[in-house]
Amino acid sequence: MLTNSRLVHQPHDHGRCISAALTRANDLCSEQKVRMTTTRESVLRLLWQSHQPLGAYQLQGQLSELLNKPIAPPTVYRAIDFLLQLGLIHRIPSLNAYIGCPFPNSEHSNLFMICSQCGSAAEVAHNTINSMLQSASDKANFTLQSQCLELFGLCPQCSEHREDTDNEQ
Amino acid sequence: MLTNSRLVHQPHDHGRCISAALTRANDLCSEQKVRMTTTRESVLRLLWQSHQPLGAYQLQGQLSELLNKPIAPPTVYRAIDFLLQLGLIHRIPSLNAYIGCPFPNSEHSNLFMICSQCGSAAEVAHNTINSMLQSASDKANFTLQSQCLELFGLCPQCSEHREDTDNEQ
DNA sequence: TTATTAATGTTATATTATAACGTATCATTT
DNA sequence: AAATGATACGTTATAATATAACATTAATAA
Ligand SMILES: [Zn+2]
Ligand SMILES: [Zn+2]
Ligand SMILES: [Zn+2]
Ligand SMILES: [Zn+2]
Repeated sequence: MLTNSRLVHQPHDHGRCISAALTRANDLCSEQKVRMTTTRESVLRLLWQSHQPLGAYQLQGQLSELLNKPIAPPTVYRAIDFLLQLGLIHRIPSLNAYIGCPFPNSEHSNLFMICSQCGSAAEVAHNTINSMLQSASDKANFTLQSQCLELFGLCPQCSEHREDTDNEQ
Repeated sequence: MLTNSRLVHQPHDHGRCISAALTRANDLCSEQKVRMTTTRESVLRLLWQSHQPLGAYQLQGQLSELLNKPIAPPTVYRAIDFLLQLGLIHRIPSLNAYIGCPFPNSEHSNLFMICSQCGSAAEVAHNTINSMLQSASDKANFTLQSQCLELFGLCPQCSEHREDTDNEQ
C-alpha cells in the first residue's frame, strides 16, 4: 500500500512536497518530450500549495493573481488537461476539483480519502483493493479500464476535533 | 456480493425491473410518510427505462414530453433530490448523471461498473471490498462516512463485440 | 529565413445546478 | 365545509463548471 495520508494529515515540510512534485513533473516532461510551460507549471504549483483539491475557477483566480494578468477559463482547462494527460494530477469528480498526484509513475488506484470537514484529500494506492476490484470485474465479465474511488469522511485531525467536541457535550 | 450485473447486461424482462422499483419506492414512501407524487414517480420511472444513467437535462426533456407540459430545471432537481434522499437513486459524479438503485434497502457500497461503450451501469454491493475499504480507512485514522466507487470499462456485451472486431483485423 | 507545429489569447456559448419567491395542492384541525 | 399550516410545484433569474471556434503568438525544425 502506497499513500500520502500521513503527509497530508500531519504537519510537515510542505515545501518538499511542492519541489518534489515539480521535479517529477519536469522529468516526466523531458522524458515524454513535451513542454512544461509557465502556465502549466503555475497550475501544478497551485495545486500543490495545499493538500486540498481546487476547482478550475479557483485556479483561474489564483493563476491570474500569480501571473498578474487576466486568465480566461480555456487557459486553465488546457493546463489541467495537459497535467491530467501526463498523470500529474487527478480530477475528483464529486468535487469538480483537481489535485496533484503524489506518485504519478507507479500503478495506482485513484483512491481518495476526502475530508468533508477540512477538504483535504489523501491518495491511497492499495494493491489488495485493486486486485479485488479486478477480480470482481472479471467475475462480472467486465473489462476494467480505469477507476475512480472516493471515500468521504473525517481525516485524522478532524476526527479528533470531532471527538473533543462530542465529549464536551 | 449483491449485484444487478446480469440483469443489466443481458436481455431480460425489463418491465419487471421497472415495476419492482416502483413498488419498492411506494412502499418506502408510505413507510417514511412522504409523498410519491406524479413528478417524482415519473422521474423514477424514466431512470428505470434503461440501465443507463441519465443527466438532469435529459430527464427534463423526457419528463416534459411524458407529462406534456414544459418542465423547468428546479422541478427535475427537486425530484432528483427527493429520490436521492430516500436512497432510491444514485448520482454518478463522473457522468453528472443519475440512475435507479436496484437494492435501496440493503447496506451497500455504491460501486458501479460503467460501460464506456454503451453507457450501461451495473451496481455491485461487495462486502469484502467494503470491509477492505473500512479497514484501510481505519489504518489511516480516517473516519469513513460514505463512498463512491466508479469502475470504467466494457460491459460483457461490448467486450464481446470488441473481441469480434479485434479478430477481424 | 521560412515553414511548421505547439501554445496561448479571446470571445462566445454550452452544460449542470441552485437561489429566490410566488402559487397551488394536500392534509389536518376546527 | 372552511380555515390553517405544511408540502410540493411553477417561474424567473443566475451561479458554477466546461468547451467550441478562431485569432495570435511563441517555439522548433527545415
Ligand atoms: Zn505536503
Ligand atoms: Zn479534515
Ligand atoms: Zn432491467
Ligand atoms: Zn456496454
